[in-house]
This record gives sequence, structure tokens and C-alpha cells, in this order.
Amino acid sequence: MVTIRDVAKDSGFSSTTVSIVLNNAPLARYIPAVTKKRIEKSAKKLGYRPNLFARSLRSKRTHTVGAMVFDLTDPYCIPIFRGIESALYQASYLPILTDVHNDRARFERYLEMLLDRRVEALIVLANWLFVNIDVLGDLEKSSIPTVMIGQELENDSISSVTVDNELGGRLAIEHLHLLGHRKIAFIRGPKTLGDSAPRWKGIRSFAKANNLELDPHLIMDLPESRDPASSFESGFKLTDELVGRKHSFTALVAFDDMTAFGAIRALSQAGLRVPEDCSVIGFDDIAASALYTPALTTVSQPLEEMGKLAVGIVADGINCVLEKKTVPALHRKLAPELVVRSSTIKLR
Amino acid sequence: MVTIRDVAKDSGFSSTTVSIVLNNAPLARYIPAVTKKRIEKSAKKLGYRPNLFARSLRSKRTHTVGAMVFDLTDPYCIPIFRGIESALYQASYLPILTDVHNDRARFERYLEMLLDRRVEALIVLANWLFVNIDVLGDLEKSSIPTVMIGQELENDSISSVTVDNELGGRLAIEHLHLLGHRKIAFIRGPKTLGDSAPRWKGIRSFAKANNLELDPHLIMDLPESRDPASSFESGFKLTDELVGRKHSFTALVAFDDMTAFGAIRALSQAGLRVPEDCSVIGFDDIAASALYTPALTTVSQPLEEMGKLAVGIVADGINCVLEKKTVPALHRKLAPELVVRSSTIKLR
DNA sequence: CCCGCTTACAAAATCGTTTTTGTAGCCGCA
DNA sequence: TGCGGCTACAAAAACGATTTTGTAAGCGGG
Repeated sequence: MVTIRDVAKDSGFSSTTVSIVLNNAPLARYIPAVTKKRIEKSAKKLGYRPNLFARSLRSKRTHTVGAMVFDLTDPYCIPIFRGIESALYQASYLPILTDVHNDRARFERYLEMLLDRRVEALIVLANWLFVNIDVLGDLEKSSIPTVMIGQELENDSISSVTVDNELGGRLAIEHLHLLGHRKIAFIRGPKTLGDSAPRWKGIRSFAKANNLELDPHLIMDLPESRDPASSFESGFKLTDELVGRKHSFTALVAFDDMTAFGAIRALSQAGLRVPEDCSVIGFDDIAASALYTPALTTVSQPLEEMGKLAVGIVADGINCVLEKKTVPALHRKLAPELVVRSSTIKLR
Repeated sequence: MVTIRDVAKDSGFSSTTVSIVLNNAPLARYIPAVTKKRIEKSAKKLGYRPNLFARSLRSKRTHTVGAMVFDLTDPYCIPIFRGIESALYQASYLPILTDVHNDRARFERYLEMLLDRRVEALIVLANWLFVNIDVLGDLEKSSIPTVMIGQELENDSISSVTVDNELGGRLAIEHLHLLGHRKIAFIRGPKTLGDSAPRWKGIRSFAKANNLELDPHLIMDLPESRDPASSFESGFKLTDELVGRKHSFTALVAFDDMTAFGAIRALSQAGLRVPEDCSVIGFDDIAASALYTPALTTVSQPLEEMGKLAVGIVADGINCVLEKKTVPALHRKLAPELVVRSSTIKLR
């Protein structure tokens, strides 16, 4: 390995000067162009790459940020991470992605690892359950800029990027209502999940405003679970149950796309065709939704955008830390968008 | 931050002794238990965490391995990465995952970043095109244990983990043949993709052995592309074209699951039902395949297993490096498995 | 009694940077 | 002539560990 001293020797200057020149430090102002050229040429010739450990040891900077995902098998995560990664790449930061597997011990272990590696910021993608105050405590202690995606903690000392679930709920029901559907079934999210209540609120308030009656026999709740794939299973079972009841419906609002897939499977097995016999709408707009047959109508979250936004927030946070200012906690709520595809259709 | 010197001061020993004890270095043999206890207690009391940069600077170890994925949006990657991550986690290594976006510049940049961070090994998930000798050159230069998943380089100096594509091809066609299908359409992989030829070879050799005639009018090729989602599009278009031709078929072998999804969409739009009017079989067994309606029959790759195997190989490689032995290049080829679901059915 | 071995620890060197402090020449100005 | 302020660089001090080398006490054996 070629060190800064090798470059110093080769160029005929001291390692101090080499460091100053190559980092374009403030003192580089006083160094004549010809010296700089010489040093840069030596460095390039020798293929000098500074040792990041030595550098970080001294300078306290790592150009690294940690990204903790609660469950990477959840397709919802991928576009978000893409957004994070793209934004960080442009800013010359390296993300370290950890997959927590929805497991507290793993979360703590990975947090430790990231902190040990002195990540300059933390982005937590809390796409599934179990987030609570404990975690918050650990994070606050760490005192590095942190943003949560997908959940807002009650204590608002940590930044967050979320989607406007209430608006999303409204978009879904409004769409079906406009298509003429009146007998609509619902599979709501698990009660413990933060997204569930506001989505339902959006639905209910639209219903109230439009004199749409919500039949309690057509309302189901996903059970709690720590496995994103389980919402497919549950969507299937609950829809199966709905079909068995005597209360008919012409459309179904699923809590998310996975649930919608389960619902479609159940409807299909019951001999009902989607969308001809029953319209189905999802929520999230994961990649698979566009590829499904029928292509899924859904409320689309700006996932990649959310990732980028999160990076913006922590980047500002890092700057605050560098300037020894206190980092403010920001809370951004993005608007979802209705994406109409083939799983919903006008009521005949 | 509490340093080793703080622990030394608190425990009343020198930092040397503290280091020796906490790392359980060879010299720790000579240190009496009572001293060890005292030091460990101090360390715990103060919450001492060694500075990894200082440590790595001196000891040359990082307990980090790089994982380079060519396109993270490809659902095929996720289970593999899960396998990698799980295995590394158990071995107390931290993976650094980079998403190359199928872009050469990005690949090189990320490789640089990983090498700068002194990853102790490299796992390259070459799930899509463009891998060629250039890359190989860069990797060899780096002289750290490396394994490629999903591709085997001609030059066999780099380890690889692949699936037995030929066997997979055979499994697919055999399944359809057993179900009684004789008029079978094929959508083959892009010519430049390493997986394409062996899969086709498996199919052809089975056909030959069983007197099954392969109608050239029913054979299509996916175009080259660097976007995994594109195989859905292409699968759709090519199937649409197949349906338009006058040569009928009762089953279709898709190059991969994405292609199969596209095919199903096309068949469905043409008024053909899957599997009643046409059976469809895929390849890969990505997560979505089980959730599709109809659930996709497919040739399943042991993705998670492949990730774990790759970790095993590089772990051995790391040990070789530590013991200054030369690292051998291993080539493991795993058997895929037929997973029968609902998209294929016995010919009436 | 002395040598050499084991035990128990400490001092000092080292890893490769960055940053602070030092210094020496030169220029302009009072 | 002397002094402050640039300019251009170097020496040296961190950063926080690990590793090598050193040392001193105790003890058994020739």
C-alpha cells in the first residue's frame, strides 16, 4: 500500500503539504499552483489512496450513513432504499444497509455495529410493527441525525417522512364511489400498525360526507403479524370469509397491495372475476402491482421520493452537527396518488 | 468517548494489559484471573467500546464484507441477499450492500468505495448482463477473496455459485411433458445472458430423448436489456405475438418468472385462461410467484442457500488470507427444484 | 550462587492520516 | 531600520487502538 509519505517522498514535499493539497484544505490557499501540480502528479502516478481508517480516526468523518430496514423482504422497502441509495451516491456517501428481520435483538446488534462504525446519520425504515419507545430511547442516546420513514414517533424529537394515509384512504374510496360502487368491503390494517387508523379515517370521513353507508359485516381487520408476506395469507382468508357471508359486495378496499393479492386469489377461487364481478383496490403500489394480472389499481406511495427526502433531511442534519448547531426535527408528510389500472371497473 | 486509556486508568493497569485482556490475545495466558476480572469490570462500567478505526488501522481487520448487486430491484436478489446477510450476521461480519444499477461507472465507483473501506471479501451478485472481462480484471487486481453468484467467469480464478440451468430446463419441460403437453411454446433468455443457453440445452436434450418435437414457430427470444422489469414487457409482447400466429400451443415455458407474468397477462388479454387454456411455467421462484393468481408453477432456485454458500466460500477465503495461504477458487453448482403450483395443469 | 524460565505487567513503537504550531523568507510601510 | 503580515512549507502532536520489546520478580536446578 502506498502511503502519504510515499507521495511526499516522491514529490519532494512533506506529508503535511501533500495532505493539505490533496484535501484542498484551507491552507491550500497559500500553496502555489506548481507545487500542487507536482503533488497531484505524484499521487496519481503512485496510485495513492488515502487510508480511510487513518483518516477517520483523525478527522472524525466517515462519509457513511446507516440505513436500517425492518424487513427487507417487504417489497415496499426496495424503492425506498433505491431512493436513499441514489441520493447518497450523489452526495458521495456510502449507505450501510441492515436488515433487522423484525427482530429486536437484531435491531440492537445492528445499531451497535453501525454506531461502532461511526455512521454520520441514520435512516430507519420502520415498515412493520414493534417500533416503540425503547427504540426511540436508544436512538436519542446516539445523538446522530436520524430520520424515520413510514412512522412518526409520538415524541417528535426524531425526524420523519410519512405518507398522508388519510388522504390515501380517501382516494381509494372516492375512486370506487365514482365508479358507482356502493356495497364495498374493507380489509383494514392491524390495529397496532400506525398506518391503519388514518387510512380508515380517510375512508370513513369520505363515506360520511357522501352518504355512503359502510356495512359493518363487510369490514375485516388484518391480524397482527411480523411477517409482511402474512398479509397475503390474511387477505386471502378474510376475503374468503367475506365471500361466504350473505352480505354481497361489488368492490373491496384492501389495506395494502399484498392483502389485495390475497383477496384476488380468494375471489378467483370463489369463481368471482376481478374486476368484472368485484373491483379490488390496494395501497402502496409495490413493483408487483403493475405486473399482476389484472394489473392492480392502488394508492401509490411516492416511495423513492420518500427515500430521497429522508436523505435530504439527514444531510442537513449532518451539516448542523458539523457547524455545532442543534439539529431540528422535521416531519414531512407526502401525498399519495391514485393509480388506476385494471382491477377496478365501473359498476354495471 | 471513553478510550482504552480511561479503562487503563480506572482499572489501574496499563493500556497494553487492557488491550491484551479484552481481546483475549495470546499473552492473556500470563494474566491472572483477578486482573482480568478487574479490567473487564472497568470496561463494562465505563461502557468502553473500542474505536474500530484505530483498531483496523493497526490490526488490518475490518470484519466487513462487500456485497455488490447488479440490480436490487430484481426480486431475484432479495432472497440471495437474505442468505448472505444471515450467514454473515452469525459470523459477526457486517455486509455492505451496494446496488450497481447495472451501470459500469457505478460498479467501479462502488468497488472503489468498498476497497477503500477494506472489505475483507467480496460477493458479487451478477444477476444481469454486462459482466465481462474488464470487471474480472478489476476484481483480480483487488486480490481479496471474491465469489460471483449467478455467473461463472470463463477464467475460473474467481469462485462462483450457480444453479444448474440445464437441469432446470429439463425439469420444466419434463413437467409439461408429463402433464401431456406436446405443443409447447418457449420464450428463451437473451442470447448474451449466460443462463440462456444451458436452460435451452436442458430443454432440447429432453425433447430429443423423448421424441418431442419443438416447433420453431413457437420459439421466441427475449431481447437484450439491462432492466429486469423489461422481461415482463417482453414476455407480454412475445406471447402476444405467439398467440397471433397460427401455430397453437397448450403450454408455455418462460425464461423466468417475470417473463411468465408477462405471458400470463398476454394470454389473459387474448381471452385464454391460465392454466385451463394454456399452462405456463417460469423459472427462479421469486417471492411474487407464490402470490400470483394463478400461483406460478416454476423451477425454483435455492436462492437463500446460494447466498449462504457464497458466504461460506469467502469465509474460507478470508481464513486462507489470514494464514497466508493462497485462496483456491471453488465452483459450486446447485440443483434447482420444480415447484408445482396452479399455472400448469394436465392436458385434457 | 548464578542461570534461565515463567509470570505479570509496562514502555514504546506503530498504523496512516489530519491538524496545530512553528519558522523563515520576503514585502510593504512607517 | 524595524515590524507586522503574507507566503510556503515542515515538524510535531494528535487520533486510539495493537503489537513488539523490555523488565523485574520469583523460582527451580546445576
